[in-house]
Amino acid sequence: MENLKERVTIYEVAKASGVSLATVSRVINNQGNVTQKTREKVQATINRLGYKPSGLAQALATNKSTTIGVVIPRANYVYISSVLNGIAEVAKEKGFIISLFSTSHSKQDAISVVKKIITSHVDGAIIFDDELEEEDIQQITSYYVPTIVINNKVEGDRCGCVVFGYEHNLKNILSQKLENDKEITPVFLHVHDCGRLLARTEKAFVSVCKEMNREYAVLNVDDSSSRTYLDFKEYFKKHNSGYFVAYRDSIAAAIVNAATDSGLKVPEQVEVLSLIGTKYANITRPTLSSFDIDMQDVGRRSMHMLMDLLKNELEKKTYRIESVYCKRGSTKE
Amino acid sequence: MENLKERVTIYEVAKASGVSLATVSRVINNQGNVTQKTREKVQATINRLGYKPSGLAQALATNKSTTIGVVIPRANYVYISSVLNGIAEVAKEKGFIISLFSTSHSKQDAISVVKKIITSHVDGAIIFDDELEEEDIQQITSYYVPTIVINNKVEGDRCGCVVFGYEHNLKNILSQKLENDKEITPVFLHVHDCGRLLARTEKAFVSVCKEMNREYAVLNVDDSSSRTYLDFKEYFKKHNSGYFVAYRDSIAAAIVNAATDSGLKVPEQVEVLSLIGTKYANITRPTLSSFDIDMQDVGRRSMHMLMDLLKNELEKKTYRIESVYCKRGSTKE
DNA sequence: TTGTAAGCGTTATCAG
DNA sequence: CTGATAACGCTTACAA
Repeated sequence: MENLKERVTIYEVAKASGVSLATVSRVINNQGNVTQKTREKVQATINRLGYKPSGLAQALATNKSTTIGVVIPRANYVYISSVLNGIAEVAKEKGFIISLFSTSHSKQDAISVVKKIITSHVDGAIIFDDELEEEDIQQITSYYVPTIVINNKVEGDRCGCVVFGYEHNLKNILSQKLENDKEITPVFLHVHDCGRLLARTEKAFVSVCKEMNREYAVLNVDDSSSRTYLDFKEYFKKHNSGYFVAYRDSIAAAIVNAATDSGLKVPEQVEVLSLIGTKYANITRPTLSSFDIDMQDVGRRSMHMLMDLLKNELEKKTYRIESVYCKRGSTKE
Repeated sequence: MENLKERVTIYEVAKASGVSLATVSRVINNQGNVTQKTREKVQATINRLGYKPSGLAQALATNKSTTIGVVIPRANYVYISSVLNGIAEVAKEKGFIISLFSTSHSKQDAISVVKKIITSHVDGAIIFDDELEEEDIQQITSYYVPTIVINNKVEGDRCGCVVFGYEHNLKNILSQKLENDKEITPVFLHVHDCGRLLARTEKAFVSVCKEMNREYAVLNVDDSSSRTYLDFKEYFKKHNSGYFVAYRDSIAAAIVNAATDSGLKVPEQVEVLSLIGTKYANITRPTLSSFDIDMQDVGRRSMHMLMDLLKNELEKKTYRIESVYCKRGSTKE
């Protein structure tokens, strides 16, 4: 292969091998209606010239980009990258390229992402981002971009979703706990602006406490686990027990560590329950009791659903994934 | 905005507002030479029709896609997603879209990724993947795709790189350790097929031991930390001490936990040193001594370098980032 | 200031 | 089996 001056086009390949554009096109697309002989001849010049077709031009001509748009929140959480990983795995398998968009915490930004998704001409989209509301999704699908939404119940014509089941499990575990232990005042750790899942589980938490006529507390914590660790070191100077429900496991880990480092026993004095469990849950000591969902699998599943949607073969538009409660070392039961 | 039947094109906007394509084009590109009045008129129909320009067609016409290709390994490590995060942050800031490609551990696959990068017509690429050799990079740059390579020293015409400094630090710490402690036999934890960085640091490890005429061992471990944990639980049934150097911190964490859970004291009996340190390093107890590099910053920097490269303004083609040794709780000094 | 028309690199529909 | 030629949706000289 030579060192190229400019991008080689199909036209040059055609000229160099003495055939027409159409024939070259047939060769690169592995279509029939080409003699073995011409095919080889053309293939040879393709190799010689180092010709690579322009995906752009192909996409424009066929109206298919074999690209899907993926929207994720900017936050660098492990579970988010696990989802992305699962999507990437299947995308690769199916020959799709991923266009990655990330959103910060602003409506403004979410709108600009919607716009980008539409202009970018993707064949489909997977949206895992709490900033985007149903109307935004509808806008996307109205442009004929089939979309799978993760962690938000949205249904529509060219639209499916994957939703998580945390609330039910949390309610169960929590009410059981409150039943068994009449003394504790459970504490929910609230993180500002942290999306739907947190909001939903917080609501579930509160409703259980209210139904059972129990006192509870909601404590604001920082989204960074190192900050939360420091805050709880302070906290444990004044308190020597507690039952905490945290949103994700690295926050839970911070509390467990703060407790342990303050000389408190986990779970004897301090209990911590985490909602989203990842690798961290098994790495801390004690290990973290959590509600687990295989996030990589969520990504894989979403992509599979999108593939079906593209073929108009998606029957089950909503796929619900229940979390599994994993009792580990940070809670008594 | 109406619900659309088909994609609205610039042509329809032109017709609907009684102007020519060119004028609409000028409006959407915010160019001059358009009366305020026509501009408003056109903008109004754009809004009414819900017109969004096709990025594809724009890219084809201008030969600029405002998209950059990012290649990362398939593995779901925290430090990889941190790099990606950093890239995404700057990409967003600069208005670039990311096309994400991931490679598995095979040369075959790496080649197909190179091909995809070229056909996908990206404006530039960032490659953080050990499967791609210098020749592959050269192929990419020969197609006029400016490229930044992370963790591999590559220089060339349209090419820059970000390299990590781990070896020097490791050599220092290790030789100091061997100096102070004449008894220990350091063990390097080798993971099969784990890329350049591991290979380089392993080499550094071995060379220090050889230079100092000391015994050493290289132990194969599995890439999964849960598997490694189990293996080391077995290991510590027969051994009650050791000085281990692990590639990344979740492997190191597995060993620390296996030791602790086997009743051994860390760092008194078992010492563990991790090369790549991430959040895990602070979350385990004891914390993990490691060599840290802010991987998100690596991503940001790479993207900035790429931006400069696109403008042909990249002066320093190689940017070296030194790791910082962070002595934490898993080693004595 | 606005419009016309020729690209950009493909695919696809025809005839031949 | 092969070759013209018209799309695809946009940008951009060049004219008007």
